[in-house]
Amino acid sequence: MFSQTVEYALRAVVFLADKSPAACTTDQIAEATQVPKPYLSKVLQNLGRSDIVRSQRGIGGGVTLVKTPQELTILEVVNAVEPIERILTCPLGLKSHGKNLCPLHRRMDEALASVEAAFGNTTLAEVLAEPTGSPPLCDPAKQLTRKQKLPKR
Amino acid sequence: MFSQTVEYALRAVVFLADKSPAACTTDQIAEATQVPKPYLSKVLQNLGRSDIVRSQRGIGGGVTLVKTPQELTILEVVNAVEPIERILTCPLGLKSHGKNLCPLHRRMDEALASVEAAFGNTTLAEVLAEPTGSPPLCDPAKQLTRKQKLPKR
DNA sequence: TCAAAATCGGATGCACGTGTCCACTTTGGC
DNA sequence: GCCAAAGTGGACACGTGCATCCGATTTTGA
Repeated sequence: MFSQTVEYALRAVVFLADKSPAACTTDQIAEATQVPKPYLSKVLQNLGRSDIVRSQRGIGGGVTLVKTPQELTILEVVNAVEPIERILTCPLGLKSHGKNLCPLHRRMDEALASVEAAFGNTTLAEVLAEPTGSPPLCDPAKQLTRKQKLPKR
Repeated sequence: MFSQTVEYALRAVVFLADKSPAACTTDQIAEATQVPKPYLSKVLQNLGRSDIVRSQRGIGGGVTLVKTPQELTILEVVNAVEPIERILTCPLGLKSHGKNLCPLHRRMDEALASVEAAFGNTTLAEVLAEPTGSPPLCDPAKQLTRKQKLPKR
């Protein structure tokens, strides 16, 4: 239902939000989130083009969130890598109803709307603050294995 | 979000439900639902293996629903061609929380659950009866262009 | 018994998601 | 100024979803 790319993008962003506002390297993110490094770099490039993250080359560089975890929703991340396309007109193409969807597609669009709502109402900060006792990414052991890098400016 | 195959399967099943309990040929369904005939036949074969439809070869044959539209839910059709996989264990693989999902995957699973609920609560009969004035498949012109076939037995 | 109607199954082609690799560029510190 | 660290971009490989085609098989009715 959700693509690997969406899964990877969300893991990376959650990790970045947890370290925010520090910058993290692709290597650090890949190791902590268990995403293949070369592919993760592609995903992060995508997130950069959508202005979700900003990346800095060179020594001491890395990736940071553009917004704060309080401002960034899961939906924004998902839409950056694989937009949720609501059903606005009947896929059958006939314009006999204008904006009226047939019952089938109305149901399908309602399902999409519920996903959109669930993701749109959740900020990264809320994900991190979830009172569940579980750390954000399921791997408490990895949380402290590396020294965190602080942002340069 | 939803694959073409799911879309095609649902169109076909809605059409069959509308004609139920009559049998329809792949040609009839393909024309009315605007699904490429060769591919539709593959989709219908899949639905047959999942016991959603039953097919009959030879003259006067075709495809019929196994259940009545009152008994068949959208979810059953979707799960037959592309199962909705709930997130039961953390995709990160570490078993440090047992059945506890991390906050991120809990949210994702909630989104999946809402889709499952929306589809599971809707029968084909309800789709057909939707008080919207719109015919089931958006193409009222095609509804009566062919003589319906009645089931043999 | 034969021909037509209809599905079944396999082979094929194409595009895209996923994943990898490498050469290049940028950047900071020595 | 040079070197190492880090992201960028392009090329490539592989599997799968989507789609098509064709021959084989089943079934009915004349």
